[in-house]
Amino acid sequence: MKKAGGTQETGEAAHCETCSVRKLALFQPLSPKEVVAAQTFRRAFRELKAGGSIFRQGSANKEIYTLHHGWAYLYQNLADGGRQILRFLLSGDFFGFQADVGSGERLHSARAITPVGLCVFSRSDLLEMFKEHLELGIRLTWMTAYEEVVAYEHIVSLGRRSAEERIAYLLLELYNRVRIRERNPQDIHTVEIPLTQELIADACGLTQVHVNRTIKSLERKNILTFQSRKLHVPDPERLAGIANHSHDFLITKPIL
Amino acid sequence: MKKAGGTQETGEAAHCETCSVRKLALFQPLSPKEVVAAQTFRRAFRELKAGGSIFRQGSANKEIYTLHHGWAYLYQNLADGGRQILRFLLSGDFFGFQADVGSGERLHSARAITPVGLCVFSRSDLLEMFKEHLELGIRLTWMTAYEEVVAYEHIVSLGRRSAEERIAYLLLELYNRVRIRERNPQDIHTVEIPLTQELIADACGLTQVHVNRTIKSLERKNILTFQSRKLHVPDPERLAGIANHSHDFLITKPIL
DNA sequence: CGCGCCGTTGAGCCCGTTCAAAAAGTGTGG
DNA sequence: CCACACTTTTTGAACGGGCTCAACGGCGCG
Repeated sequence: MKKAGGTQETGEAAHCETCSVRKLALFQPLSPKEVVAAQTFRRAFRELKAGGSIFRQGSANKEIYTLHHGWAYLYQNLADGGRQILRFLLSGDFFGFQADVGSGERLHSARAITPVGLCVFSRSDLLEMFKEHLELGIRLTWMTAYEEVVAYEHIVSLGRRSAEERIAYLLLELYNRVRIRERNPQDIHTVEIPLTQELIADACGLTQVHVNRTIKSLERKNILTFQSRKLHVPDPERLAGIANHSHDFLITKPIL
Repeated sequence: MKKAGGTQETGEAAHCETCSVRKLALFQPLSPKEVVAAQTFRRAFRELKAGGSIFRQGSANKEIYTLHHGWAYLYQNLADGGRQILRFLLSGDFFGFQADVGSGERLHSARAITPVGLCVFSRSDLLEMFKEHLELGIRLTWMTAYEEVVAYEHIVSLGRRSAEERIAYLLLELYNRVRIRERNPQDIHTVEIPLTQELIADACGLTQVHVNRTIKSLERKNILTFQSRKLHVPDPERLAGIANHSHDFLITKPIL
């Protein structure tokens, strides 16, 4: 029986010391000693096909992850069948660390958009990690607080921004997040974003149809083009101008 | 010159050991030794009048807080003058811990709804706190992760729930959060919620006018009444039934 | 070449907004 | 205790942003 989206466990993957995404991730400002420690806490390296499920709402809250490569997203399903995307995950992103809310179950699901590679850690190792490597614990806290700030930005978008503003904001955020991951970009103004209009809709709280109309409208105004997974932004400042933002966080200076 | 909403610093307030809200808060599962440690980290106890500003977007990100008594809220202003409430704060709630996003500035503001009392801690003490009292550090991490889960729930509301569902969800959440704070309630079905319809609107991403119409409609269906700051819910399960939720977190088993 | 997913476009509707005004609280000072 | 000011709630009427339903087109892939 073939598992949908296929999971593959391997022990093979670059060591943390030489990992190209490490400087983005949980283990960024660490000393060599702590990086080695991180390595020992890593329980597996797992690869999934595009569309594969990483974890599901209701499953046991036992693993935490760093996305080594590829794109994924965190989401939640509703009683009426709707879906809300909570966060897009890019290489180096840390995710799956959820407070224990009593049931020991996950409240959200995660799914791969492209093929992905995951560094898997065990939740039960956290206490030991805290005890033996304080810097790792502090870093974990910092990452979680950072995610909260990003979530608050998402709340602002959904609560108070128009469809055009939401989409402008999201695309600009993704544009910047992809850009800081590129070592030597050829074209500063173009980034690859492997999202369908439906995924954008589920993140922005809109319908796919209306996302299409809004993007088309932005294209007509020469603010951006988004075709065959390539986002082109001739003038990022102009895009920022229509995003109705109140500070520059995520828009001009994303950290992750 | 009188400061709007007046701030008052006092050293007077119950010691942490005897604090009635401690079991809700950052310091909940701690040993007596750690509670004493927490006490030593507390830099001030501050009281504000209703409507007073606790901190503002753009100010220095140097203090963190536990709300000792009263109601407050975290919010963000937008370029176009709009306002989005991110979180309502009740007694025992921990807030103001924000990741450093480079500028060292706060991205959000906080304001008192009723008169409030705040336990003030210094951000710069955190490192020492982590080092010397591991349990406090772990607890801080847990609280932050918990806040993230709550924020995700808010995202789901704003992105995918109708006005009626959002309001039902918010009122039910607040109903439960107030209830677990009451030691011996007289009337299980009635709680005091000092929010105006405008505050509810700014949290739910709606207009005050539409919040009014929606609440009136819920009252006509005998699902709840909300008059002169008293929320009455004859049948919480029935209210939950219209909230379009996908799990019971916050709706039937809030932790804070 | 055919199938399936994704993007595009149109027409009509509805939920929530906007603008406006009045009614009902709430607090304050005399 | 009343008068006055201000805040909050309530209600009406009209508008519009985004949704729904539906159909078609295009591109990738087997």
